[in-house]
Amino acid sequence: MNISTRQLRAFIALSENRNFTRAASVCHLSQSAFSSLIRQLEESLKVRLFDRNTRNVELTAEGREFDLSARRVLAEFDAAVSNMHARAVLERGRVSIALLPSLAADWLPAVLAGFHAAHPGIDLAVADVLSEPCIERVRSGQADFALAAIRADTPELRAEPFCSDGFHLVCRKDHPLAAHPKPRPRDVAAWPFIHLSRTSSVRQYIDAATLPQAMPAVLEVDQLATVAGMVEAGLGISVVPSLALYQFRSAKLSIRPVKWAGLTRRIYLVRKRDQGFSAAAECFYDWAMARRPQPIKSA
Amino acid sequence: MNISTRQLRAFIALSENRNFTRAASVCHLSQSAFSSLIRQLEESLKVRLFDRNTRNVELTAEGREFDLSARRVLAEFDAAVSNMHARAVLERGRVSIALLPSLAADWLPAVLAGFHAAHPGIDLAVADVLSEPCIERVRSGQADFALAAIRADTPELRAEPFCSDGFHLVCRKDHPLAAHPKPRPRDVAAWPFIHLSRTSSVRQYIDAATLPQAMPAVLEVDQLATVAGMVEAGLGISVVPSLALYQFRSAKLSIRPVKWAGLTRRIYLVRKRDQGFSAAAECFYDWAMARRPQPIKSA
DNA sequence: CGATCTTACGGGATTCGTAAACATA
DNA sequence: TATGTTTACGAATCCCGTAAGATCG
Repeated sequence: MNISTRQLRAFIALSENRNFTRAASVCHLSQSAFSSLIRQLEESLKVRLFDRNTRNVELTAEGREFDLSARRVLAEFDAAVSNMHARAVLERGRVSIALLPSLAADWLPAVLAGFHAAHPGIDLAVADVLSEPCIERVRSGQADFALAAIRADTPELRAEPFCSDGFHLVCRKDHPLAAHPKPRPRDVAAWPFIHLSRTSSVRQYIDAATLPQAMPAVLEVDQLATVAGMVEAGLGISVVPSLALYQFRSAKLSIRPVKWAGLTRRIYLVRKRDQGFSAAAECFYDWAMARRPQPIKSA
Repeated sequence: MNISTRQLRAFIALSENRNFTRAASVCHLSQSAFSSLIRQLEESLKVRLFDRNTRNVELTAEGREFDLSARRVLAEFDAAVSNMHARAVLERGRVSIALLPSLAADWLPAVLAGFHAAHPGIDLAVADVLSEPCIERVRSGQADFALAAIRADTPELRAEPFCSDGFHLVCRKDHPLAAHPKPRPRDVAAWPFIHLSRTSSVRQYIDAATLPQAMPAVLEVDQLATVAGMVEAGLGISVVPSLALYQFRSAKLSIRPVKWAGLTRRIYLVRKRDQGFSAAAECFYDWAMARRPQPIKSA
């Protein structure tokens, strides 16, 4: 007792045509093959579906009942299949990524806009959170992959270098440091500093690079946009990732790269180790890799 | 691209077991046959449904999406199939019959009660109407078959003898006719007569059998039960079909058979000529034939 | 090295199409 | 007799199971 979808299609074709020969040609089958398809369906169901003589073919009561079910089943079935096909050809799908707020605010928008224009049917979900929650979202399956500052290589996760990010010193143009030819950590340490939260990767890089100096913290905030506002208001200076400079564009600010030892933030793409991407995720992965800020040699 | 229900079942088995070997045994297949079933499904859908390595099998994002659809489709499919099976084994179904009011009131109830007890899952629909509408219900497909007093043999319909029905004279016990040894039409014609409507088969038989006598009509009503009430009230007498005598049981009434020439009503079972019965209708047909009032020789 | 999925391949079942047989208006 | 369904049968295809191969932990 194995009923196939072709038998259902044959049944519906016959139900609509009420004629074996025509229905057979609709199904691209010889009339005899078609006939045995119907016969086998009736044997499987143990029910006569059509009253037929050489001149007339009509549904039985059971046939009419089955007609409703068969159409419903086939409609759902076809919907499911074409849904899959749509995903295969990227007409539909969903990509969920988690990435650092700095990337989300500066690099991502243009990349995402282009991707969405190229694949309007693909839904996109973005989580702009710090590295730890980024990784957690990948681990829990909420995100297809993450761009984070943690090289999360575990039995479960796999990381690959995505890009590296320098840092810039930002201060007001009327600040004494703006005129300094080449500020060193100790020069910067002389002034009030606007810090990010200790849990941010940026903060950790800066703390590490300026040791044994410690920047005098006037303020500790969570968002780079807030840092920008504070610096512009003259509350202090800061050192921020180059990828986030877009948020510091302002005529009042002086922005210069700093090349202190070790002060290069590496950003990794983190994904499940043994779980392939969906077609949509694969597509966005390729798109993002092709547009990453600046390639670095693979580790 | 031909996806079978077995592939859907295989998919769900693998989705639940996350292990080819176990899922294969659940499906009573060798592991290799099972593997190719899954591979072909993935090829048909052009989508990878499982992330698998030698140690682990997991659904992909597309796989999880398809899982929902596959379960829904299979559930509907199985429901449709078992619905048909239930009808085949008479656990379910529907029979619709049309029959004369006299049969519906007297003969049918016990027959129907027994049938319903034997096949509680089969729904029953009864139309107790005169012969013409009976036939019309069969023609229009509202009734599976009819028991009527018309031998409706047309290109569309087929009639077979079902039973024959005598007539009884009914009057009050204190009526002069009650003492008459053998009432003839002319004896009866001397008294007020309660008639049925001219469109009823009973009336037509009586009019034909009493020619050239005409019964003096005091009343013309539609229902035999009304005739019973009128006769019992002493408004007149009547001649009614023997099959409907149940409605005339009363200590006040005298009931005697009359054997006038031609006064035998033949009742036919009428069905579509080229349309088989549903399983349920076939079953009730057999049941009814086995319990018909009195068999007559087949024409 | 062991457990597990994939690939290769021969045999058997299924299904197809042609053509003849059959049924009905 | 003409039209249309069923049956018969050889051929192509599909599908299964055994067994060897590949892969990952």
